[in-house]
Amino acid sequence: MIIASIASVFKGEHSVGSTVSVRGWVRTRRDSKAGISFLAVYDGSCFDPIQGVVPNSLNNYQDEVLRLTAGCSVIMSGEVVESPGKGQKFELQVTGVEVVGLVDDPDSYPMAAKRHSIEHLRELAHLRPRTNIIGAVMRVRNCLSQAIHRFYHEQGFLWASTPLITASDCEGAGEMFRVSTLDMQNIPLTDKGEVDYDKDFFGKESFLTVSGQLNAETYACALSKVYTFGPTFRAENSNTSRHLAEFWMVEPEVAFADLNDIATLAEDMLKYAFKAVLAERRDDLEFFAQRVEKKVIERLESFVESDFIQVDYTEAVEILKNCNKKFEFAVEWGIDLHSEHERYLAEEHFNAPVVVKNYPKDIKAFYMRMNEDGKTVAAMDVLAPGIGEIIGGAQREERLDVLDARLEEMNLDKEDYWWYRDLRRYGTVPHSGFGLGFERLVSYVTGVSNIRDVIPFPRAPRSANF
RNA sequence: UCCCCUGUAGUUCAGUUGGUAGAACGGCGGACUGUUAAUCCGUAUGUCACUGGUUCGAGUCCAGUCUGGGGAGCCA
Repeated sequence: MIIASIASVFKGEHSVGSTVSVRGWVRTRRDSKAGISFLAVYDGSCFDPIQGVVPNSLNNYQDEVLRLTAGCSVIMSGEVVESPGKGQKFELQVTGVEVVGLVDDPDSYPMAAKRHSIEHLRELAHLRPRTNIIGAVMRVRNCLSQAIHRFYHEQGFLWASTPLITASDCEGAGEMFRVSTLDMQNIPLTDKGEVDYDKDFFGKESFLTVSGQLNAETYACALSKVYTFGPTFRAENSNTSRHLAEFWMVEPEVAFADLNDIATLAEDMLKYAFKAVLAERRDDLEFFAQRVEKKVIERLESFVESDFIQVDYTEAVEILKNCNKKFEFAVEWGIDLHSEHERYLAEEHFNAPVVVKNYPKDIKAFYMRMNEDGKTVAAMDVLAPGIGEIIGGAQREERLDVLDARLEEMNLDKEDYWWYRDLRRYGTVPHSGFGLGFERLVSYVTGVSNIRDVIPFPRAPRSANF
């Protein structure tokens, strides 16, 4: 017996007349008094379930088939036939149904109902992958991550796995989670009465990483083009639909590249990934268009066909000042753009993703390259409609004297950055990179607006269930 | 962390000026049917988030706590 994924049956990989087994879970059962039951079975390989036509002549029809409800697991075997009914090209003329697992109490099976709020599903994170929407999200998420890896591979990048545990708290991108094996009931102290981290696992204070960037820079400054794709952790008390305490980030870092080069790289990467989803996950996108956000497909299609809109920060400030729209926070050159400003730019003024470049130095990190004007740094943010900042990047300061001046200006200790400074001492090169919030990307592509619904088990303040 | 909103059946929700709790879907039983989240008939279903208060009487009013959501800040 050939074990077939449902996707392979719908793709026509099994000729009509051949016999296959599909293994999965029941979505619905419809009984016909013509002496057959229709079983819709899904296995996650594609959006649509396969329809099995089960004759009542099966010897377990009465005792088992008629007891099947949503969520029961089955192995359904039969002949692949062209479906006489509407709604599917192929179906299975079933010759055997093996019931693997029944649902104990169908009345209380949480996934049995047709409509569920996305918030309710979030509380059932172990069962929600059985729903259409979460299944579709996960297939799109997978498609995006595979496409991103493929894109970088084709472009000659190396995937660098930067560490998740870091002992340098100089990353500066946010609050960090402490990593420790010390007994919290009995913390060892030094003579001065401070925590004695020498007794801790690493012999020093250590944390979960908030970014792989600094590590990635070291590899870019040797292997030219690298990227990271992994989890990252922020202990900020952020309670929004676009923040997680644990999220995935894609961070390319490119030697001999300037800000414009990585703006182009970001554009190429996003277009590549979107094209992959449009080509490979049409079924899921159509579901999102129907049920979640009408415009998801046309949004991706127009994104792929149009050029990125690029504006300088200074120009963006002018647009905001002259748009006659009242903002809660007044716009003035030098301020960091607030959500409402980013939203206006991406959703109203341009109604497209937009790259804002060259921000005032005072609102950006120490490592961003100082521009010739002495006032701005070569930083960029990519703002997406409905999401806000999806990418943040910069050309890195490769001149040691300028970097040191910046460290000093920001009261950072040069010693803490000794290895980072070494890159500028030994064969320094201009280099640039950016960070893409992967869940924000999935959210943008699917139209599922809360980031907690596009990662299997979301971690957020006061929320680490499952 | 701040502001606003919310919590009622398995689920999605309604519930009037305070007076013994409702619908739809799902479940179960039946009818009908190559059905398509089928349709039709019948049927069961509740610690009204929790704690306290006001009242003859609270799902409803008040206070506190917790939960979920939206927005803000921080950011990806």
